[in-house]
Amino acid sequence: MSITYREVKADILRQITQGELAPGSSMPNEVDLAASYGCARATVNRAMRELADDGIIERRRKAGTRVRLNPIRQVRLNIPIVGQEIEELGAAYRYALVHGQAEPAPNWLRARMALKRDDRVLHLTCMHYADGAPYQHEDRWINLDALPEAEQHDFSDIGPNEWLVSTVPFTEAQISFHAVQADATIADYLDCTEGDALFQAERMTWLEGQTITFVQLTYRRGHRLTMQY
Amino acid sequence: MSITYREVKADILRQITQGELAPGSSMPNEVDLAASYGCARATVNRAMRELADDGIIERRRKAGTRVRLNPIRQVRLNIPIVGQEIEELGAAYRYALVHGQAEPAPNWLRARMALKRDDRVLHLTCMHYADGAPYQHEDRWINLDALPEAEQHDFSDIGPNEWLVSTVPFTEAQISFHAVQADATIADYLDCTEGDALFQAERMTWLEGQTITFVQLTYRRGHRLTMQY
DNA sequence: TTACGCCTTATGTCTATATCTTTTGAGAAA
DNA sequence: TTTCTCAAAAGATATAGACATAAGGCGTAA
Repeated sequence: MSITYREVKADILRQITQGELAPGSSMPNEVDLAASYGCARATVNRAMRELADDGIIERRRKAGTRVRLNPIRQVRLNIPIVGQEIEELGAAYRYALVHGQAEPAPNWLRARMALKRDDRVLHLTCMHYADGAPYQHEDRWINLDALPEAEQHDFSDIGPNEWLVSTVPFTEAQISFHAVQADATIADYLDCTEGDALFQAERMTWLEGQTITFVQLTYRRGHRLTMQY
Repeated sequence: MSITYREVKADILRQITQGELAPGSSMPNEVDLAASYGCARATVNRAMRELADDGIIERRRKAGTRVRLNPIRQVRLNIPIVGQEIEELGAAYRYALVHGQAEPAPNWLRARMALKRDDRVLHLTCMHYADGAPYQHEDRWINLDALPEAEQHDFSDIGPNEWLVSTVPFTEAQISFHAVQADATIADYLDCTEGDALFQAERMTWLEGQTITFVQLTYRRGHRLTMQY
């Protein structure tokens, strides 16, 4: 077999990391590289395309390909379902519905979810436990105008997140991470002290332009979101 | 021109999101799809490969391709240099070196960075300002065994991060995000109240197995890390 | 019944060639 | 000098055909 695109990619990457190809310098074109590797241009193309995708090199038609001055550092973050997250830690997962009620959307939420004047929402409060200890507190609002069937659904056994991903699997979302101080309620749920710094994720989800759900996920004290790159 | 791989990809994605292809169901093979789209197999292959990469479908040789039961939700997070991050906010960036000193590595750091018994580190404390207001506090340790030239370098004008990405551009790293309570020192630097919940990133960087640097980046009160997917 | 091994099949990848698209840079025009 | 236009260059993508590889499944042997 001839040389593979992986080998080409690895070789180019080696040249870059070992300094044979300096950051900012431009590279030979695909035709020449294909000739020097003794392979087809498509093979070189795939290698280069992936390197560009990885943020290592920059490609522009006619201008050619050059090694990025500052390689883009990027990580892929998998957004897990909390149950899977806990089970991957090797802990037993338990879910509890604390509170669930359909209600008119409060003003702050109406603005945030871009709801109409008299839209109703289903407000759910849930807890997720790892080996019996509080792991995550979930405060969720579901737009009943977009998902009226949510009102009939019983969330005592399966969490709203799991129900949502199976009901409306292909949505757009925005997620944001930040730090909050535990108030008395949260401190009680998460078994920590009022004022403790907690890691919180907020997620807003849309389907075809319509807001489906907004959720605040507050993690137990000391939680870390870790990634390799 | 014939149909593009983007069109094929878009069409398959449409079929999935609109429920024509149910989650968990298996799809026709590449040859059949190519025939039905009236294009080459390579075109279908690229569309399917990207969908698999996006976590929408699952592919296995011989077994074929099926729509994932639970599509993997993933985001790409670009790790920015703080200066760029601030300038992208449209604010003026200012950097200040607070403190810099070479010293023997303290025990906790030795363990964390996997340093040898008598390795020395350069401990740098810096501040990053956006439009004059504190934005980020940086507490950094550089392994002088791995990067002795750091000791001679003057960090009063350019931050250690910028120096590092230009000196050792291609490294491996682990990054983790969490929440911390501001202690008196940090509160003073970041102009907030002691006990405030702050968003903190920790990053450890390696080059060929050797630990290069460890950094704690503490953001001003209210900082959010936001992503779309 | 169970375990091993081969055959078939679907995806993975390479080749060679062709056309399309974007963008640069040169030359013409103002 | 500046602006506009256009051709060439390089990457982006399509095609047809071939072979490689992994793995499901069936048949055979223990």
